[in-house]
Amino acid sequence: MMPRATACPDVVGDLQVFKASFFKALAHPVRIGILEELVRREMSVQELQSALGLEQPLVSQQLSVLRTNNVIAGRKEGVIVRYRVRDRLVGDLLDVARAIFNNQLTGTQDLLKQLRKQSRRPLS
Amino acid sequence: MMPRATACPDVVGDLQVFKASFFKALAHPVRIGILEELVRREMSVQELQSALGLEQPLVSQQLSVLRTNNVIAGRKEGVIVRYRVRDRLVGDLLDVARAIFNNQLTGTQDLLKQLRKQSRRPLS
DNA sequence: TCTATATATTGCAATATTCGAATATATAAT
DNA sequence: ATTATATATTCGAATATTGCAATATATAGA
Repeated sequence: MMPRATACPDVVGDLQVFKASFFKALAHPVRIGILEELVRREMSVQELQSALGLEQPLVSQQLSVLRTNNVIAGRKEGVIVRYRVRDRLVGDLLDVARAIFNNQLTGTQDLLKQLRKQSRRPLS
Repeated sequence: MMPRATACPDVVGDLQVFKASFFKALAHPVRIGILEELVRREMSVQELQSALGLEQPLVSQQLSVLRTNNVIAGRKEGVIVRYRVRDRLVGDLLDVARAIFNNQLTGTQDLLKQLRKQSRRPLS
């Protein structure tokens, strides 16, 4: 049976459930990493693997979560699958999120430095 | 012991973990509902309760998650606690998300109608 | 066909989240 | 001190997610 996005009180609307599952799709460190790459350019699984330094099954697994939630789409080119973000607005979403983190992280200097190092979508 | 935001491969950076836990904080239907209210105006727990039609402990519980993740803050006024969104950008984030949902939902007419009905931040 | 390469899926134990019920705390009024 | 009201926390069973290992599939070339 189709796994429900979230078990939750039925007093809460379908729309909220839908929105929540979208955010849930982003709510994983590896998936964030993947998206930050894909927002810049289309990439194959291999490229993601080496860009992130992760094992292939882990990457495929998390790609599958993003695919299921319609955040990304993949097109097959022979034996290679190239993934891309489905909606350019996802880039904007990550930008706004980054701005929020920036305000929020005052204090933890390490993370702040890392955050600032991230170029603000130079390509695209 | 401080609960870790996410159990995850240590090959993934602290910053990604941090970002993921922010999105995780939004990744719940009730919490989305709460935020959509708070983005418009500061509200007490009671007001949220009746606006959303939820039990008090559930609301307090989810408020606590949002508080812990620094998404909202509450100030005490006597016996009443009024909550507000910590960063105005959260409103922008929800707006971008709404735009993405809007693009994504072509097909499921019911949800689409509901989504469009939501006024685009009339106050604030 | 056999092999190599790229990607996807499955199984499962460990861990985390959820939500409702019960209970706790804090403030104000009588 | 008692009561009432507003909010917060704790407990626990049901459920969901995670991550690793193993395995599966699909395509291309020899």
